Amino acid sequence: MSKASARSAILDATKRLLWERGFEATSPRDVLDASGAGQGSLYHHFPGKLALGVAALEEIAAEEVAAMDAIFDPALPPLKRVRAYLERKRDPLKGCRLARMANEAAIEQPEFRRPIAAYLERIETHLRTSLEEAGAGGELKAGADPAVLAAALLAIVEGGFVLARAHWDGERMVRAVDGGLALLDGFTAAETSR
Amino acid sequence: MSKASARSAILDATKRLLWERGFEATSPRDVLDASGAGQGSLYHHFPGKLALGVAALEEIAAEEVAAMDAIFDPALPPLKRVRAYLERKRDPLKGCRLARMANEAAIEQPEFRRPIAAYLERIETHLRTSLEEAGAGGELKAGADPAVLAAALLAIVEGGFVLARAHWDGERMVRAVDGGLALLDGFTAAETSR
DNA sequence: GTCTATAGGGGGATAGAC
DNA sequence: GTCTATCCCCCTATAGAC
Repeated sequence: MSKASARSAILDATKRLLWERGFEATSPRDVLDASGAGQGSLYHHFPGKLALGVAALEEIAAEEVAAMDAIFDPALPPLKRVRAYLERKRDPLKGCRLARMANEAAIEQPEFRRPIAAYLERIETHLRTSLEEAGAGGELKAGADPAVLAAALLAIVEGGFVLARAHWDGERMVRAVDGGLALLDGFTAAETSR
Repeated sequence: MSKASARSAILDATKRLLWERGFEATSPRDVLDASGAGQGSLYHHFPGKLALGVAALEEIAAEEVAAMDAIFDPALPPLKRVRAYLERKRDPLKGCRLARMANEAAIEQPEFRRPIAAYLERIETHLRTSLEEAGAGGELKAGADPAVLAAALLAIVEGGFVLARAHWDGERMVRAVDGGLALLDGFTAAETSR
């Protein structure tokens, strides 16, 4: 790993600090201290703090999108995929690696929010298409709108992180997600999965 | 209003800036510039930035709790109260005045999160008791758990703010809340409100 | 209770040697 | 491509006159 070089050390440190502290609270100095790189290396590879943050977010998004693609395994029955997403193991107090940044001032910069939005969009699409597939298979009740249910389930998870952090109690997220599972059950036609 | 004095000018400016930018992004200097007060006034009335933020959050929480208490008017049928909460007019891109702070480092301080948690708890309690009342009146389907549904509905609203800001598109929140309304309909026994 | 002046430290960024 | 040294500005807080 000697040729991992300063660039990747800087990116790795940034990815870690973004999750722990967010963007504004992470200074270039913090990144350098955490990575062991020198002052000039950062500004050689990135034009500034914003670009560094964007590059780190893009790597984080790539990792998390891959994890989501694995969870929404097309080999599984569609409603099992949705349940797998809701029941995924999470650390509520750490917040969502990407959506955690939604309230930073930098979110107004399109390049900053692009990887975050892409990640959320991917989940919502997986949820919607899974629900559509379930509906086509007669597993959903009539009147269930996959697009609207997908948006609500995603909001429950992201809102669950917020509630957990606001109360500093991971159980708050668990309860919200349980509500999401109940929501799913409520729209599931009698027979199927579970 | 001449005796409104520096203290309330400082608090008002802080309340405004907390909503616009959050806590870390708001400096004591910003507050002084926005309020017209002098440097010393801030530190005469508050021991430091954290205490100022807490005092401002307590006022914001008091205002928002009052607004919630008005929405959950006991004179209304219980399910109408829940719908009124979900359908409340909001500015999705501005975020929740209180829960917006959930990802700031200061949230780890108990006094900082107390007003935020109290506000969220109040909403959740209103939702739960309204749903319990609806259940007692036979308006909810069997198996609907008011506590879990309340947590999910609150998470949908708070998560909706996050989705809207991440996409910089208020429609994202509208869709999530529509899912909340569908969730409610799904657990409503055939005849009732709407 | 309010003000102006100021301090010490860290923020983001640049210069330029190696 | 990497490093050390340095810059200017703003951050939070204190001093002390009025």
